Amino acid sequence: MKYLEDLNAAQKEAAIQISGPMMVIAGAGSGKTKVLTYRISHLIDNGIDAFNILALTFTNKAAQEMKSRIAEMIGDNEAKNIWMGTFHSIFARILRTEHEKIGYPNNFTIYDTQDSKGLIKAIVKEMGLDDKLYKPNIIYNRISAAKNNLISAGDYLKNAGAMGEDRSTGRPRIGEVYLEYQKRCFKAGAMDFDDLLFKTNLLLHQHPDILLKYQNKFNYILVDEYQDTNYAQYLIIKSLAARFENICVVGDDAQSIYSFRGANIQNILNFKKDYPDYNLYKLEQNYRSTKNIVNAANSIITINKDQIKKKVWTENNSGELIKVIKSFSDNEEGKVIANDIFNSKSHHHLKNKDFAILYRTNAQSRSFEEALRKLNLSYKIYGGLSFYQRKEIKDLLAYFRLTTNHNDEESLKRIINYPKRGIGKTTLEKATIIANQQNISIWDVLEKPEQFNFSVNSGTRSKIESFVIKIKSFRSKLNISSAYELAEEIAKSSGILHDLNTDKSPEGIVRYENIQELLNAISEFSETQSKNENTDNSLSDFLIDVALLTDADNETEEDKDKISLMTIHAAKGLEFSYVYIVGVEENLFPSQLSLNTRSELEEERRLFYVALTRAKTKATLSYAVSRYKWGNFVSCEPSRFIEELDEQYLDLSLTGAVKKNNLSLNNTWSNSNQKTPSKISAKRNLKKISSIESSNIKPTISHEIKIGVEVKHDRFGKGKVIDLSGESPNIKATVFFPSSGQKQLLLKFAKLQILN
DNA sequence: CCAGTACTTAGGTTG
DNA sequence: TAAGTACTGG
Repeated sequence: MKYLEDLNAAQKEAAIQISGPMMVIAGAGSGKTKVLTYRISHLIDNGIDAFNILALTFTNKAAQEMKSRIAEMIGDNEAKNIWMGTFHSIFARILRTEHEKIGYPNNFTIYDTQDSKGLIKAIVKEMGLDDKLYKPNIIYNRISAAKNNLISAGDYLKNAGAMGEDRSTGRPRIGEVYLEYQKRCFKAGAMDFDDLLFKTNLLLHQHPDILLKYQNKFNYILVDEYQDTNYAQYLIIKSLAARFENICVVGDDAQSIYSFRGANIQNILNFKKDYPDYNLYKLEQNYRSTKNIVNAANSIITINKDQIKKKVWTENNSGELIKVIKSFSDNEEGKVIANDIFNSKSHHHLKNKDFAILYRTNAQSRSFEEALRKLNLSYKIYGGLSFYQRKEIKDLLAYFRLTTNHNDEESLKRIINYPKRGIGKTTLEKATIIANQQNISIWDVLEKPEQFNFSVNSGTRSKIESFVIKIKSFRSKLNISSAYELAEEIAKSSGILHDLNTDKSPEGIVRYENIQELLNAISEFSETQSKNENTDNSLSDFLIDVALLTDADNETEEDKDKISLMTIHAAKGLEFSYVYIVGVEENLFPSQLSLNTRSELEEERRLFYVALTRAKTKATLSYAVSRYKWGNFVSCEPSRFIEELDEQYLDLSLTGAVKKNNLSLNNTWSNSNQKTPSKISAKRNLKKISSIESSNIKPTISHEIKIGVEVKHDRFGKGKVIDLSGESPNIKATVFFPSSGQKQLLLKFAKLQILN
């Protein structure tokens, strides 16, 4: 094949092996994606049906890029038949097809982290556990780790190790929470991210016929970023590949940075045990970076003990030394880096997109944003709070989700009283208790209150009824209307659009625009789907993968020439001409949390290696000697990683230090005209003196208030009573105030004055 | 039920 | 510091 001539000898060897197990250890920038794409094209050129190829990537974006490159080589029609995507999205697809086998509905909901933690929080409360000890975060991580190691809730309770750990941290009942959590997810027709892997394993192991079906389908399996797979993923791949053993894994142990998510570097080392007759290919020539960058990166990664031996080298120029910049504070760091970008840009006639600022934690982005904005440099922040996690988006999506899956508990809780419709906490709590007792969903209770002895006063009851009817009416249109038509109707008819439209603050306007943006995205989805005859176009089809999307998948044309700001984790697999690694300080990078064990510290070092090797032309390291942390100004020391780099590749002139080992001792910041940071303004403790103004308005006797009566409220002004519900003394009035809209008020509190 | 206020606590990376 | 939650008065 002609295109194979683009490859070097090692790349070519790997690309042309058609059958049998193989592993490619690919150093940073050595063209591993190229090998994967060429290999897939080569397979298809050699008569292998695209339908029989499964390619698993780490991000959706990587899958899309690879697909389009393959399409360029062998044509779109073939390329689109390959099953290519992230573990999560591919397995979600399989689980939706085989849903019956595991007792789930095919339109099951995927709970994101927020949903999961919300459910855990509710369970902890219901079980009467101390929420200071049983924090959702901690429990979520425990459950996640268990699932990634294929430990079910039942197994967990029997697992001496896990239970012992929980007992020693004072949380002996995590296992019970896990069990209840699984029950509730199942009842809600929901899976969390880890379930997508866990349940796939279950499916394949309990149903040999299904396993055989997918083994036969996926004759050829390719896995990218193999160093970041966890045990659950490993086992799925192994099972699927067991029949033909046409498996190709690609990875770099030096870039393994996801052990917190259960990634297991051992998977690479174990490959040869599982497939003794495998072929190993090493890609060691780097095409991306300058010699200085490659050599500096090599000099630091060799400090790690755990690694597969390889020597990454390059024929590229030496390039510039790695510049180290010292700043006085985090704010100054922002300014200095922004200025440096500004100067480099005009000097070398570069574009914004040639630059990236990489940091360890999302919280560091602020000072760079401010500084870049001042210089009018446009940037894009990746990660952080993604579009799909914003409150207003999650609210609307919750309506969509509840429409397709009435049992989705987290969605129900989110929207049952948003926009305000007078169904409060007490009502929901009652319904939850009944649902738990009778092992049904909250929706069931709301839908058939009399059947389940759910007694509420008539007012609340009619509100619940109209809510149920509304959701059902959405449901009835699910298969008639297009995704966009229904989405728009829901946005309007739920009252969300109206609610956001009344908020004219800047944030409120942004929220309104975000909703519009989501509707646009759905409209686009509707259009592309309807062009395609055999794909579906309903709202539930849109929802399928929404939970699995990230911001990187949302890139628009106008984002293409912006400076990238992101965490190093998010930068994995990317490259930029000019890379700034910022906040290179002890306790920040490496993170303080990683300093306890060698393996964690080594992972931080690999992270540093990943950061450095993103740079093509020039890398710059930056640290500040002081920065704000939780409102306190604390002093910082330069990271050990700077010390560990071979000095010959560094330019230390901007640190005021001649030698790197006195970086921190030198306390003059010559080119800094920064003032001492302003002291934290003393908190004003002016306590409001409560109003002693006596009211000369008599509290109204509640029976005088009737529907239709005009009333006056201290804060909301004039209004008209449009509904009354509840029994004395808890009578609740629905009042419409022209100035501030419809409100529900408890008569015993709201001192309504009757007018006329 | 609503809205404003006091208080607490966050440690980090993600599909 | 900042965000998110619990509390409280109307």
